[in-house]
Amino acid sequence: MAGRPRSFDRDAALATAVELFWRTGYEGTSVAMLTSAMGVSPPSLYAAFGDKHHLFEEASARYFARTCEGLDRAVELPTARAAIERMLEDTARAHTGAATPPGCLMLTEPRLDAQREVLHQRIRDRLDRGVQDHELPSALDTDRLAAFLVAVMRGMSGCARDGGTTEDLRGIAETAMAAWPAAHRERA
Amino acid sequence: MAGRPRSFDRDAALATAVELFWRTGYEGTSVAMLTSAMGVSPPSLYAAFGDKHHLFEEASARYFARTCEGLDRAVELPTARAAIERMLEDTARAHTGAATPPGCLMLTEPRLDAQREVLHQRIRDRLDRGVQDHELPSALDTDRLAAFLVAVMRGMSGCARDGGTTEDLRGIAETAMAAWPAAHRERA
DNA sequence: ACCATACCGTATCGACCGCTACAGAAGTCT
DNA sequence: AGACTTCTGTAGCGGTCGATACGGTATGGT
Repeated sequence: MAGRPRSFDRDAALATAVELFWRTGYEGTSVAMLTSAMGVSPPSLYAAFGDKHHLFEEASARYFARTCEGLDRAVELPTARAAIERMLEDTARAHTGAATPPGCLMLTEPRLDAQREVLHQRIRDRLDRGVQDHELPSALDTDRLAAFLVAVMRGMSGCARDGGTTEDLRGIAETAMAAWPAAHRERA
Repeated sequence: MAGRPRSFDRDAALATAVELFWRTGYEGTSVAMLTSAMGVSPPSLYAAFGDKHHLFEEASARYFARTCEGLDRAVELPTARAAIERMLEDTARAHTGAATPPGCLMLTEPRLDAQREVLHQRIRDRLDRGVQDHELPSALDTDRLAAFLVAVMRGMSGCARDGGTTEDLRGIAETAMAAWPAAHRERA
């Protein structure tokens, strides 16, 4: 007992919403902008996604899932250092993509602090594994280093929003890596 | 030929506006919020400050001037390293003050990129002086290091907005200082 | 005293905000 | 076919946005 089928591609419309929220943020994106960009009338949008807040949650979750895919690939690298270097390089490129808005939705949107906390934990977990692998000194404060790295990524996002190039962001990333802890010594 | 005198303290009202823009940003602050917090009716506000955009410019300029005072004091320290350490410590405290909103207006507000550019230049200038003083290696890319430091400060501001404590921000600052270039060697 | 001037509060402007009532259209069911 | 369900576009809801018209009020100048 199905009714009239939806006349638009829900997934494509959601992708458009992601793009818009990414570019202008939650508060800065009106429902009129969304309906116009998605090619959907307001009632259709509300029927398909609920209210604006619910649409944003779905859009940001989609964005975050994509981010986590890259994160997973980086985490699998053999060393913590290589993993973090990969993350920073991914960040530099993702924040300055020609086809996407500058900066990062997750790192810019005030209300996405829960996602940022997950990012922090994922980084800290990889650092902890580096300690277990004797790649990093056991005395290392991994929580602190992870907080630093999140802060750097956030700074990179802001730099991109201010017009910074991929190379500008790489410069920040490479400078940050100079803060990497000294190699673990086998004998204390 | 003066008319009826202003019934409110313009400077105090401006300080209130700074506080409000600082806490909720330009877009997130309505004129109604401003008039209510400043204790001033809309026509009085418009007569004294022009439109909302003009008020924001005056408020952000005032905020920036205060920031620059601290910057001046830091820059005068004998070494570039001490100057930057002072800046980061000031940042950690200023972004987590109990009597002020968390984070930094200049580093958070998208449209204040010109102020951020000035901050970048001020930092680079101090680093250049460090190179001239043979405190820092002559091969150092001071522009790049300055961009890194601005990114770190921005990350600290974001961390503060997410509820980070002064100690959290200090951790980021101290970790960042580990990226400080190796001491200049007298003989290559 | 009286005018000119500049600020005061009230009440409101048109535009846009997020959101929805309504009626018609396009499907599946019996 | 006809009933039923769900999506469609139009048109508009109450509320808030930034900004102002207006008449009243407090000052200085003459």
